[in-house]
Amino acid sequence: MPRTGRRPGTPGTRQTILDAARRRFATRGYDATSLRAIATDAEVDPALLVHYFGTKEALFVAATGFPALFSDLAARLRAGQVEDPPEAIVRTYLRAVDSDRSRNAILAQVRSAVSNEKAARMLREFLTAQLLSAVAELSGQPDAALRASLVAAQLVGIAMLRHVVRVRPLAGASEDEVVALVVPVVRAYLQPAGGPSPSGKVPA
Amino acid sequence: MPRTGRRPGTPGTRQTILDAARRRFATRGYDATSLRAIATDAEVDPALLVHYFGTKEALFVAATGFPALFSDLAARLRAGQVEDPPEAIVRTYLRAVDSDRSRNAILAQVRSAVSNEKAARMLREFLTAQLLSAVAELSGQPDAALRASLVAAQLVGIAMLRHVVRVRPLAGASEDEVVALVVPVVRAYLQPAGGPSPSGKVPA
DNA sequence: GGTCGAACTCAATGCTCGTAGAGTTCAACG
DNA sequence: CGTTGAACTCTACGAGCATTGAGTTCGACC
Repeated sequence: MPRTGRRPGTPGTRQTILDAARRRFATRGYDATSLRAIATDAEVDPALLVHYFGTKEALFVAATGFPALFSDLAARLRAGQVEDPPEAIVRTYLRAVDSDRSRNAILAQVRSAVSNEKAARMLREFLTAQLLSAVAELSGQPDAALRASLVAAQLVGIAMLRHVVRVRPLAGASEDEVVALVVPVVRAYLQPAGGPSPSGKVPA
Repeated sequence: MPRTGRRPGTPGTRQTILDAARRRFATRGYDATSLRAIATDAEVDPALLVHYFGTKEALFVAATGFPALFSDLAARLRAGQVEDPPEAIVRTYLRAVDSDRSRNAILAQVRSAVSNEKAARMLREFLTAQLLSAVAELSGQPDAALRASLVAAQLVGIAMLRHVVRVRPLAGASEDEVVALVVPVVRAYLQPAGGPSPSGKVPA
């Protein structure tokens, strides 16, 4: 009966730890998540997490690094390769929040930003450097940056009410229902200067 | 040199404790705030908080109970006494978030909801019972409730990016700048059925 | 001016936490 | 088959936590 020392077989342990960490950080945030809880989920000794990652903070970064999804979108927006930016933004975001891995990473970031200054800085830097600047370029208006951050506010708010506070009926709405209502709003925010609704696509 | 026992003079201590608690809960959230930290701020022994409020949870409720502001607004909305609901909603909200006492109460609720299930329930119940139902009544549409929760998402998101993550330029924008951009969006969400923008007030 | 309860503090209990260090077991390569 | 290093666990440290209970000091009323 082996109790200590290296285990026989292939060691997928590192990945198991990352998955457990992402889940835990996603449901309770950085401060409220203990290494011990993650270790229990991964069926491993807490000291092993330290062995692999050094500190709790390093584990957080390793587990919740933002998925490539958004950087891709930002790059394509900048390159002008996106046909309908508002719809692409909303859909990419909602879809990310529906895939298991991305949802956990995003929720972990949002939850942690709220009670931990370092996590808040990570999220802020990601938002401003990666996303907002690309979105802002879409609008030629002088207040473009402010408009872009209001778009971000709408999306972050949706994540909050949908997955954290779980307010109905937003929590249970389908992707398409949300897209139908939110895309026109994003479109309005990002509309280039020069008059309302060039194609009459404002929400009824 | 008095070190223990009752202090001479008027005891404003209870209020001091509530203020300190509101500030602390607002900046770090429920879980990450310790009774000891609040006690230190209030220059008081931690046991005194227990003496007054019984438990940390009861202190949280006492310190962060939602300001009357919103219930008033909801009542007036229901009574049809508000001339321009979208503007009233946005302005009331932004103004609440700018007054010291309300901001701390709101931020404490939002921050805490994120890592504490009980706090999340408090916030959810407040939002749905007090606010969303009143807002939803404004729109005659079948998806009124979903539209109302998207309005709430926009506002909660603004609080998050403005005060928690502090994303620029939203964090530094004036009330009027934000109102100018957000009111039309709220108007679009709440517009009664029957065609886009009856008065051409969609954002440029 | 005595008493009584409210306002306070001290010290301690029993918990959980992040991290350190030393030790054990196995796989891979010579 | 021996060695080496990675993969793992045990035990323990020092700190911080919420809460308790017993004790001290004061204001207010008789």
